[in-house]
Amino acid sequence: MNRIPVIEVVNKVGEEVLLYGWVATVRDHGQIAFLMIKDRTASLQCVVDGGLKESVGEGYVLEVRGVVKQRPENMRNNRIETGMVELEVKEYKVLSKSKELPLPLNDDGKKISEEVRLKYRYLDLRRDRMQKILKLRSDFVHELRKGLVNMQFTEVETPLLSKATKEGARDFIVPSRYNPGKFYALPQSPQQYKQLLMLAGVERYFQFARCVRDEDLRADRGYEFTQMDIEMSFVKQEDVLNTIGKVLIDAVKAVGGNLKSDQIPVISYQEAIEKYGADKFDVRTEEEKANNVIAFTWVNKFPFFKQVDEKDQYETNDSKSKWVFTHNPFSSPIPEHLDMHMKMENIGDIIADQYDLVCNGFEIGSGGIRAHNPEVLRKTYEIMGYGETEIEESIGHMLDAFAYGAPPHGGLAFGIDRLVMILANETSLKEVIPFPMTSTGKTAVMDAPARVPKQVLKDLHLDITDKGEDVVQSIKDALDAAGVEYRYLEHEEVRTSEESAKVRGVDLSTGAKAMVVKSKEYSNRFVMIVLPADKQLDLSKVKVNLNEDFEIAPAKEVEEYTGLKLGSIPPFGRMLKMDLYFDRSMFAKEVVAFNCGLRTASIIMKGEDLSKVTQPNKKSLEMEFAA
RNA sequence: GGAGUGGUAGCUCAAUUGGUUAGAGCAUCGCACUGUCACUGCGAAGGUUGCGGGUUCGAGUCCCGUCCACUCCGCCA
Repeated sequence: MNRIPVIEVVNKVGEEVLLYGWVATVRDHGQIAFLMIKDRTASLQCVVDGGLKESVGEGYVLEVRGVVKQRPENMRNNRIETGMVELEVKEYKVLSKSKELPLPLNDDGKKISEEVRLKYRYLDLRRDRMQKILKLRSDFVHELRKGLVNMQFTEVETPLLSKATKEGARDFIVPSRYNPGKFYALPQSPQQYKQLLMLAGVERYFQFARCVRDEDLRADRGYEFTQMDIEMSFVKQEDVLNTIGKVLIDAVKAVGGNLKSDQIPVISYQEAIEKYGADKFDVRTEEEKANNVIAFTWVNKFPFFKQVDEKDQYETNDSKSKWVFTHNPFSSPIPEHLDMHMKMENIGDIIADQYDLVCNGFEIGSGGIRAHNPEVLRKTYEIMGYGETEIEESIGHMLDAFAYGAPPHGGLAFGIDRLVMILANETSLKEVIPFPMTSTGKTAVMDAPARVPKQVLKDLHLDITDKGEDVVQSIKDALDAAGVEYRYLEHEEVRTSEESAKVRGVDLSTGAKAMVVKSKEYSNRFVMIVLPADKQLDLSKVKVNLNEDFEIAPAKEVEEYTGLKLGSIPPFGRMLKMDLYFDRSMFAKEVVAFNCGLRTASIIMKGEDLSKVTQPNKKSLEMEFAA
């Protein structure tokens, strides 16, 4: 017998069926039990007569075989799609058990803290609301793709590894293994590639492009985002707005969006500022807002340049003159202002052939007719005060390309995430992104960003200048290389052995206290002596063992010499360019624990492995230093 | 880089002016129950009140520091 999706049981009354799914609720009455089983399509009540033979809990995965029965009139459940039927279970099998779920999945989840939801995102996505959003997003993207393909657009992929740009947002950069000291950048947008595709004769291009910007996050803005990227040849502004407007409207309709209008009105930037005081705005009535009506507006006639605010460091970086572009340096001025542009006259009055798409108060898209004449593009950079060399460096490849028959072209890009957020009537972008990040850029479920082995850095010709971070990774590498078992632990900042023992949850006596002593004779001779954290160092024993006079090194000198903060120093003296001695009791300890370069990181390992990985002076095995 | 808000049981929350042994619902575990559907009833277990310090006879509560999260400003061509 083949498995059927749960929703199909409504057409199978009287038949025996095989179902797979997760247990949503269990109502166990002893001699009879009701299991709500749920798959991607629906939930269904399964009746187990005679009681549960194998125990079943919420979140368990079951295989269920049984006969679909019509429910008696008075026992129907109108709250679920399959409420008129139920399954009389012949046999069930637990395929997977589940621990107690760390968050409830039987509601919309909006009351649960985002921290918990993100940690268990794979469970959070199981809830009906999130499943619907995933489906909505998929359907919407499918409709857009269908619309564009019908209009004879070609989908083209552009590189993920590309060149960093000086203007605009901060790039995420990727080091090159083959080219020491050089970096790729992840795309902030495929802008330049799509223009090159117009040179290539594609004429109508689109792509659902993943883009990345290293700027601080907001509820409606993440590091990564997906934009629908479009470019067309032989078009004027109205051609782009009409073509893309229709595709967009059709797609929104197809997924059940409630549109204010089938036509997208166009207003100028000037009007928008006068009417709404901003270039993004919400044109809906209060009632329309309550009903989640979707209202698009095109905004055009933006000024091409604005005066650089001298106090704004970012703007002064982007421009060498007193002018900086407002939207996109690749735009063309509107035809009537081309003359002004080329003569560099009345720069503040030049209008760009540029347009934004606004929806329910969000700017969701932006585009323009481009400067396909290389002299026009060059002039844009001259207006911003770029010299010949700088122009060559920034856009030389574009100017070269445009010298070979560049068709007039233009396009736009709009943010799929934000649009889906609006369609789904959500207020946070995180709701429509399957695995979003926290506002400090930590990934859901997986613990990224993370350190990498030193060898990886070496291959990439990179050094970590933060000494503590560097030492942590060096120690982990050394332990891995030696095949030693250890536990790595990140915790709050600690300064003393007592605090360390507490956060590690181990006894103080397991702590390895790495003391740095300084020769009384040679002011730059430091030696590391490691002893149990609950013991005191006896300097007279140091003198006897090492046959030399030492004092406790001043904190400042230790921090200067090691580059590490007091309290973070690991018992790896050799790594820190010091002779290394252990109190012999350390090697006998079952477990030892120590901070490994940072006040926030510890390693717990076996005492017997210590000498193998730290390589102390051989005589350490017989020495005692504790008072 | 700056500002604000928050952090108490697995989850959501409560705890009066600083005052007894930090409570409740859901979830979990045990017992009972053949028609429930967010089953019900009885019982049990579950806490470093994010972490560190301070004030106090006494701190979940007040103060300082710190970590984490969220929101906003800066930034996002």
